[in-house]
Amino acid sequence: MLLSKACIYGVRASLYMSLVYQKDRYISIREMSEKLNISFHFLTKILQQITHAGLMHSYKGPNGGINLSKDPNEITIIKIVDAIDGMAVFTECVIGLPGCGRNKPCPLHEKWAVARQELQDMFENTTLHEMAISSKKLNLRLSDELSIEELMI
Amino acid sequence: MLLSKACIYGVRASLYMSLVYQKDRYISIREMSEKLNISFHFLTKILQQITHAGLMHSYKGPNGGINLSKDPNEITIIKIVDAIDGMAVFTECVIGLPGCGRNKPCPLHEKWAVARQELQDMFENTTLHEMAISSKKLNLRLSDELSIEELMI
DNA sequence: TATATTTAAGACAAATTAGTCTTTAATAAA
DNA sequence: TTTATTAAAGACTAATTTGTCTTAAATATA
Repeated sequence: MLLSKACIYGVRASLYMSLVYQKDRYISIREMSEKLNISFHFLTKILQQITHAGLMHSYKGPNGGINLSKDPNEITIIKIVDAIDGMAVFTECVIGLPGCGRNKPCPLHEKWAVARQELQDMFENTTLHEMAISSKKLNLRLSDELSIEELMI
Repeated sequence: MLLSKACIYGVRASLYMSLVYQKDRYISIREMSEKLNISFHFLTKILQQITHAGLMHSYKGPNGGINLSKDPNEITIIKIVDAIDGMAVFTECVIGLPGCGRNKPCPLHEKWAVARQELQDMFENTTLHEMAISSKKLNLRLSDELSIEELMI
């Protein structure tokens, strides 16, 4: 698995947030957890990591919740990944050798360095806005059960 | 982490095996575990998975050990990965949605499908033989401490 | 045949990750 | 000011992965 479960849930939640994004509208974590079929408490903790990274902010009390702290076109998927799993997957040796790099490479380093850079580029060049647009256009899926259309009701 | 620790150790061990490969020579797991700095018992279990997959075979008793069951140029890294972690990483949805694919894709599917295919190609097109050759030529590293040259003594 | 050497197998323990539950704090609205 | 609603925080449990230990089985050699 490339991304941890926590990270996967974080990305799903971020995509959801971008779908329903309005500048001053807070989304209830409970509601989101139910729509995305993610445990409420687990999702809460994950979103805390994301808010601590400055990507979202939260508001307590009635009608409180979570909102993106910037416009979805300013947030790339890699920021979410970084907030939860960190950047290790894009920098580490594929066979886990400490210090593997141009200086003292492992046998797979040269090929892996290319592949992981492409992975990084992919996450870096994908904005939440872009994903929301194509999701709506193509009615893509964000949860096992609901289509995006159903999700946004 | 793309590959599990067990898988990482399995790949390191396979690369080691290809370095010292001779058709009828068994390599002691104990010796390999010491050279690669991997727990002997853990490595033993990992190698069992690899032998069960038919990629290596083992021999008990004095001068026993492990050997590749085919020539290193007939074994690709992906076979080792498959034997331990399975092929899920090359087939699964990056955000873990069951059934994600061309039919009912998640927002990241299109980009991810390309990236994961490139990953798969990389592992598929890399043979143990090829890695052994370049490792010897460039004195690459297979363990945190020892260079390939030191490893092969 | 007895002994030493080696892998196989499986029980067990430790560490990490995933997930749950309870209590606290902030805020809106009655 | 009281109550209801919401996120924050942290303790706790469960599951999975990683790693260790012990015993059994196979084999070579004396």
